[in-house]
Amino acid sequence: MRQTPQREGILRALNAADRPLSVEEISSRMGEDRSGLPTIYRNLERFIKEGWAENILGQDQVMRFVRCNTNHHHHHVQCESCGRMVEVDFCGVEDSIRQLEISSGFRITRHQLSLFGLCTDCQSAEKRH
Amino acid sequence: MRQTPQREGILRALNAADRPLSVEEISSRMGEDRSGLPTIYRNLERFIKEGWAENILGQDQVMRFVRCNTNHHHHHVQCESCGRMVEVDFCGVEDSIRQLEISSGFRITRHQLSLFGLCTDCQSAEKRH
DNA sequence: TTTGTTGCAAAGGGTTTGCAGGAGA
DNA sequence: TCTCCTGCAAACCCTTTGCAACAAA
Repeated sequence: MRQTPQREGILRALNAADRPLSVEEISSRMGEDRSGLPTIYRNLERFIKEGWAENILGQDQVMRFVRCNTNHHHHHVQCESCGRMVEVDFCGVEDSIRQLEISSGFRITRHQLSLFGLCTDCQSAEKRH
Repeated sequence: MRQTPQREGILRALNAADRPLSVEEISSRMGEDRSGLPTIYRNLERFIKEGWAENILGQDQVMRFVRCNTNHHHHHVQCESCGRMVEVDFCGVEDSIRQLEISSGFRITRHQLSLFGLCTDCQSAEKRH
């Protein structure tokens, strides 16, 4: 894959972010290397294929993107107040999946867990009021 | 809420379905009571507010809708082959959430688990080939 | 020089809105 | 009759596509 200022800009934006970014947000954080939206979409598609990023479809139907830290199975917790998102390295679902396979008859091959709550900062901000 | 043929048609379509339906699909299953897409969107919004239906945003960015069977916390398993979706009445995530709250510092308030696999029918269909 | 990338504009496709006409109750 | 609801058309908005110009290597 060729190295271009646009690609560097996209990765820089994702690396600096602590939460999923929409394509618009990525564009506005690319500074000098800002590019058109189609370019960002096309490159993110490649990055996802390479395992460098993942996409998250929000309830507002907008696709957002995060840099991948690990390439093994993981989940995410997101703060509902500030939007910050953290990767969770362990998966506590596996045991209950066995149980579910027996009771439902389904053979489970894949799952996705999204966790939401309040990060430490927002919890203490909440207490102060 | 007023009773109209369109509303009955939408609920009938959802009741008869064993998988999430897009608005197009609902429309084509409403028979005599078929209505325009905006009407379906507007009514589904009401139904969701009333707790009669839930919406599921697929990876294809299309919103789909299912009739609610229970109004307490639950998850879904969907067959990746035939699309059939079943409600799962138990949640095995709660224990690992406690563990996660300690390790991450987040206070988890909400979570969403999506399970995918093969239903019994599709498993046996697979074996025959 | 070759071939992969970008930019621009336009198309696409699902969802939402505005408003006038219609039908529950 | 009085509202609420529906239909239609158009607007919206995010995302994708086509194609010519451009720039990595």
